[in-house]
Amino acid sequence: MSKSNNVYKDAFNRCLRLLDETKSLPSEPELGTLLGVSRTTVRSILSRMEETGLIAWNKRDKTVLRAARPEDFFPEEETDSLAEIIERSFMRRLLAEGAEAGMQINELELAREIGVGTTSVREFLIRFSRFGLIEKRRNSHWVLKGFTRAFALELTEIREMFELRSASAFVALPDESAVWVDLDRLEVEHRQLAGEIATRFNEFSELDERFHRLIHRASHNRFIVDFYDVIAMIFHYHYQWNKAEERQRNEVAVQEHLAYIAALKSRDPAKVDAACRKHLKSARQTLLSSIPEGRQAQPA
Amino acid sequence: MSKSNNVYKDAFNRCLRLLDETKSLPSEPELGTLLGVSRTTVRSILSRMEETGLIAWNKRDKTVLRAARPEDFFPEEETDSLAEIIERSFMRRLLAEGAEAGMQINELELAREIGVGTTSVREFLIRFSRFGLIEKRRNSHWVLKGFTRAFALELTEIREMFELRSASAFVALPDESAVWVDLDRLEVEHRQLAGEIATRFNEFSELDERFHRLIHRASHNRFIVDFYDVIAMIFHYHYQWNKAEERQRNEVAVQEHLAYIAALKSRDPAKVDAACRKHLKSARQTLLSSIPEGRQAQPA
DNA sequence: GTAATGTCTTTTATCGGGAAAAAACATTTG
DNA sequence: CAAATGTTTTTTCCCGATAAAAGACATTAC
Repeated sequence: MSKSNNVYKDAFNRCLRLLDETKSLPSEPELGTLLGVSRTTVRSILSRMEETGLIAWNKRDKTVLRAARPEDFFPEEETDSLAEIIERSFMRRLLAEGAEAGMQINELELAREIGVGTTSVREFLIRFSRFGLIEKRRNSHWVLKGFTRAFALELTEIREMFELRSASAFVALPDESAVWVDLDRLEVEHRQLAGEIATRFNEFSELDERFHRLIHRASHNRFIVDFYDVIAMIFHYHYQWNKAEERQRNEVAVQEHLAYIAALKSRDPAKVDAACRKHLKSARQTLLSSIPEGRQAQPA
Repeated sequence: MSKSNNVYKDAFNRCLRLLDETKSLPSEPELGTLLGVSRTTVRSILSRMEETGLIAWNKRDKTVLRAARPEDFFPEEETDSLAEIIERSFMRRLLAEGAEAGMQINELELAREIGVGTTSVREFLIRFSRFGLIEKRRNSHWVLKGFTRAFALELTEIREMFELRSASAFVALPDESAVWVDLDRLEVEHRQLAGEIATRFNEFSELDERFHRLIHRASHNRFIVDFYDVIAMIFHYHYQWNKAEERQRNEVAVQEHLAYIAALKSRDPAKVDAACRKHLKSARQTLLSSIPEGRQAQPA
């Protein structure tokens, strides 16, 4: 069992959803582009769809025979990549009680616990190390630095530097730039969400990320753009385990975003700076207030 | 052949140099700390030293019998870690002619060329990716983004933000802080180097790195401190293949450092800001001027 | 003749295994 | 009895192998 076929399964499921919309499927290369996989995988999908009677497949002709039924889909948990599985398990451990700073991380133990090979765990830890939460001792174990107050402060310090710079680069973009269209669309989505905040507050995270990534991209600096991965990861996992006050928090944030968007559209650097600072300040407060007091770095 | 014993060989060589200084070696744990290896490795070293007649070893007694001879040392090339070997080979390719942006990177080909397993190459590429020079296509190859003018500009932009911030944090440190002692020591070393710049100009790189790392550490921010790894890597390799004007370049930089150090010691934020900006500006110029014109990003 | 399909080759993702190195445990010695 | 040495266990590092997935080449169809 050397490699799971999650790419195939996930693409198969996504392809099933396409069946509802059309009477026949497009060409193999076209399907590949649509699903983001190679023709090899497309052909595996088509083979199975033919076998299970979903389509009739003869060369260029791929006629849809019936609609997809729930049992046609592969189970959701089989469509996750190994990297995602490891990341989730690891983050659960990290944010769970008892994950104190200074603690050792054991590759073999992690691998056994998750039920995967050591190579995958090693690769995950190397990738994860850029988030600044773990550190490698050469020829030896990894050390957990911990999700501490210090970490949150260091993270937000950089975030604020980068976002202020990106925001001022944003207003300097020419009128023809596509960002203004993107910004308008985001503004509409924000207004819609604001109107139904009582029921849809949990959709804010995704909108938040798209909004901030748009601004960061204006920096045209790969280090700034890449740094948002750190922020996104922290927010994603941290808030999964910290639902307190979520609704109210997001309600405030949506309004701050709208003010921020208005400032950007005004093209007035001073207004942008003020709106950006205000939002970042409350974002920092939210993050800091959610860090448990006991979760402090241990002396070495 | 699953793992080379370079840790042992390197520690053995370093331990040989200790023999000249003493009549007998310290305890095993002490030696371990000194050499930065485990007792297991220390005991392997002692065993070989006993076998080759370098020492008489009986429990706590480790008497030096003779001085180390050149043939006692393991060859230098056997003491490098696999990661170092891969990094060197990769950087040679990267900075060599013909490494255009957009080019694909093939793990298997790299592994075969260097003569190592694919796992090690993969791990190296993952670690290396944080430098922003390569990017992964999921389930597929890596793409070389290239050492372009854009890269240099993005890198220096961040560097300047981080260093200015670190420098202003530096002057705010209390008199009792150990950094002032470190700074004094670095100033002395700079003066010595300035006096003998004609012959020792190639020693500047190492001093440069220590100086800037000291400043960056004052930020007390792991992301800023870690970012210096990117800068150090670029400078290290780039200047290995770009010796033009090296002497004059370093002579200027030493003087700028001395002015910068004086500004830091004055504790005057305005002076520090000016000296820092001046040095960073010329550092940027140096880097930019050494990028070949033809080395531009290809349109996707 | 371009763009699809059919077939074959190469590369990536992942595992298990084994030597090197670290770490833990047991025993001895000053 | 604390700190060393002796012994055993565990973990890290790295390779080779293999299925999944991508990619390249050959052939066919419009």
